[in-house]
Amino acid sequence: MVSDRALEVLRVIVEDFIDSSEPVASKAIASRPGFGVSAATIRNDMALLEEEELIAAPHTSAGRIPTDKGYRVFVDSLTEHRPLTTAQRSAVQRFLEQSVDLDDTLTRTVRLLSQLTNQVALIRYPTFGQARVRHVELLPMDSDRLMVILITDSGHVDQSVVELADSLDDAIVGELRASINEAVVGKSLDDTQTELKALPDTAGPQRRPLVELVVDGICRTLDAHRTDRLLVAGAANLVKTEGDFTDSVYPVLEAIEEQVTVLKLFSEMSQDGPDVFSRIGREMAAPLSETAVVAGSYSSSDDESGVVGVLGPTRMDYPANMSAVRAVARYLTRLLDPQSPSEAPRGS
Amino acid sequence: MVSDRALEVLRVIVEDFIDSSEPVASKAIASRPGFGVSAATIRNDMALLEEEELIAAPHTSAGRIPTDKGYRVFVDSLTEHRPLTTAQRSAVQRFLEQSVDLDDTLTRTVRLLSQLTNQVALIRYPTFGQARVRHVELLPMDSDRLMVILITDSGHVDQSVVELADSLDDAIVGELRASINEAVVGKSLDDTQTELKALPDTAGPQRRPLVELVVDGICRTLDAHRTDRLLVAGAANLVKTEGDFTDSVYPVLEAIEEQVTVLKLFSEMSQDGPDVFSRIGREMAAPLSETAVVAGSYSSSDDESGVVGVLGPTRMDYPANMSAVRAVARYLTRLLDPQSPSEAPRGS
DNA sequence: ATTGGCAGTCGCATAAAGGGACTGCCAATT
DNA sequence: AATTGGCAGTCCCTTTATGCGACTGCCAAT
Repeated sequence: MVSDRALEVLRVIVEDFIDSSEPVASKAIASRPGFGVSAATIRNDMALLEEEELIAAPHTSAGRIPTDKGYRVFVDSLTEHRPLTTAQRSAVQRFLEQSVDLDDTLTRTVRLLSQLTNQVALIRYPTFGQARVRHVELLPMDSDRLMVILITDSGHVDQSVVELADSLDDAIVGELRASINEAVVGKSLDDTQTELKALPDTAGPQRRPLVELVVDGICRTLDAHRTDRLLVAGAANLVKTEGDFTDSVYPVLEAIEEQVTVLKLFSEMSQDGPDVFSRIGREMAAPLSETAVVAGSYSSSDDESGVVGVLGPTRMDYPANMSAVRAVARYLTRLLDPQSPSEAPRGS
Repeated sequence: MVSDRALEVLRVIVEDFIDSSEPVASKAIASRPGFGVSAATIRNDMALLEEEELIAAPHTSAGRIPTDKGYRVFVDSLTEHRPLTTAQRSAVQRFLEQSVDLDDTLTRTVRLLSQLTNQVALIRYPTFGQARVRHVELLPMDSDRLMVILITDSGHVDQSVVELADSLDDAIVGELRASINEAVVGKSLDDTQTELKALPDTAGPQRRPLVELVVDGICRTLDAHRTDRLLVAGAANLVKTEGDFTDSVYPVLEAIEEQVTVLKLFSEMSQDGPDVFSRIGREMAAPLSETAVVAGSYSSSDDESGVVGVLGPTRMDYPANMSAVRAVARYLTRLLDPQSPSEAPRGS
């Protein structure tokens, strides 16, 4: 339906519009090297593209701008991966390698990505099903509340509070702590869940309700641990590109702060593909329908994966952002998951 | 120098400008009940106020708007504390009372304050000098890195990583863990610092470098614990009031994300007074010089105090925001510091 | 299929003009 | 000395008109 040259025209329109933010005229396209045709010919192609809803004209006598669909075709036709500059690479290294624990690494990463792309950067924490329990600490807060602290292999510390019916003394707590630790230390978080479920049965009959409460509390901690969290950096960048939003950026900022919309989006997107994936404009629901999101998965070990990405106006530099996201996701995977194939090549 | 009526005129100008964001005319003031004088008289007062640089005219034939100095006089002359509505009070209660630990409480609080005021809300974590150490955990990560986890009475968990020169085995770590815990459990964080400094001397000579490294690591953790952290909520609100910033909101958002500027400001401000304090416009340095900050101290126990406040355009509803900040700071203090006088009234 | 040419459309910048909203000042009043 | 009415003057903002410039769309020619 659309000729190769027409697609080439689309490409030029997208690229030009991205860096000028002004509608692109047929004349400007024709005068670019690589087109041996006149502006009139380009106009014919443009009429075609417009029929396919890949481009649109803001008003009768203006150049054309890409539609969301146009961006989509453009993005999907990208094949070559522009590698980062060496300066960027070394910045990534310097920035990330001195991090000490997971929180720190992710915080650094999200800042880095934001600086690299000049967009809002987002990271969803990895799920932790495979991490192992290092230690469980029980800490009485007052007579009827007990804090549960869970320390994992991966260097993560998590906590929640259990409300108890009865008050309890230190001896019982110590006993409980010992038996729980014995049961779960060294187990993966997934196994810990099942292991804990069995624990109340081994307790004496009058202890049972207490144990059940505490076990339930730990399970909640595990869930909280697993609960998706989102780190954000560079929210100010949204404001810088103000002109790209017909409404204000307010609802977008709000959605980012609310987290839930973005988390849902990330969950959906991570199904999209193994590498880097994107959503453009209307492909997303209400508050984000004027933005574009480029994201990629990273893994911290076998099947624990998080998502890292950027959000910006649909008029963003897709090739650059996709490269940055890809590079950062890979780097993060290598940093967090030493067993991954990319780090430990076997054979070949 | 300025008559009482002139001050009243200033008050009206500030109030009117706050809710209309338009320059206030002499006629509008004169027609308000409470002024038995004509517009011409008001104009005379306005000329006076202008001489004192409390108000200014955007252009020759326009009404007047308050200067930063004008806002300051207005704010300082506020005496009555507008209490929160009962609806607001119950919202505060409902919102905060179900929180489980410090992080949770502060996160809820900052969101609450943001919703209450429609401004950007900020909380600086309290300093923890008086909290007591509950437990110290040492966790080898790989051969030459050790994670230090510090659990305090106040329900806070903190961590940092020590890089070691030599590798070490589990037995040594266990030994170290035992001796450290023996030395510091139950001590306040301040005492812990001094206690730890003495620890290397008690160790055998060949252990000494190791102990010193670890102790140093714990001290760093303590410092990190003490390190000011900032929670932010409602950043989107800044964008909503866009019109109030001659430049864009970009530098302001950036400063908020950067944290350091705001933290410095909070440190300075907390010297200002015991109740609620404010900085308006040019009273602050570069990126914040078009904003106003209203803040108050809260304490989590005797001399551990944090800061909670809001940031917005200079054209903000000072009485309402000051009330909200005051109420939230008090509530927070009561919640975190049960020993504080407001909760346990003696005598009277 | 491609091209040059030309009429037609629309946005935008500029200018001119009118109206409206204030102030500043002055002379009169209390 | 403080207050007032009145009036001239200033400045902004909106409206209207005009012209220019940048494109497109289409048609007839190649």
